[in-house]
Amino acid sequence: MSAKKSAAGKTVKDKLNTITPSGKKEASFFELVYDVVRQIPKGKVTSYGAVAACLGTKLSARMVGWAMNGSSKISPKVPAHRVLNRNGCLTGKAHFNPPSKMEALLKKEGIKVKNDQVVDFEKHFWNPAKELL
DNA sequence: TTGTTGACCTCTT
DNA sequence: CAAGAGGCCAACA
Repeated sequence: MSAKKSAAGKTVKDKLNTITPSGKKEASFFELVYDVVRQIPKGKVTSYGAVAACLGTKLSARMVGWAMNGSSKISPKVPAHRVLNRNGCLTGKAHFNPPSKMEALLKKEGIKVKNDQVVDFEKHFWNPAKELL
């Protein structure tokens, strides 16, 4: 089954439609970020900018990271360890619990991490705008 | 309501 | 080549 379809039958794109300026915001920006990150295939990684661009706010990749700030509190849990910055650096690893968990998870998925940086980042890069849209 | 913050990105010096 | 500053958007106090 493709990850394009959500269990509820509502795709991320549909949710994006709800956040469009044309109508009212039914879904918060956070939920959108969580949905996108949650749909990241195993063994794949993406960048904050990519997710932000997918949501339409590429100029505000910070919001993506901000949303992840509560990734450990929200449910279901969000694989924030698959989200890295444009450099492929584990910028948010310091926010994990413990920080080394992020690197461990990535390695567990088959991704090589060296010096807090993902090896072959482009190779494991997963573009949400290309897969979800 | 206004102000500050924030796991970024990009340009300029 | 490396380091610094600015800017963007949205949520929280």
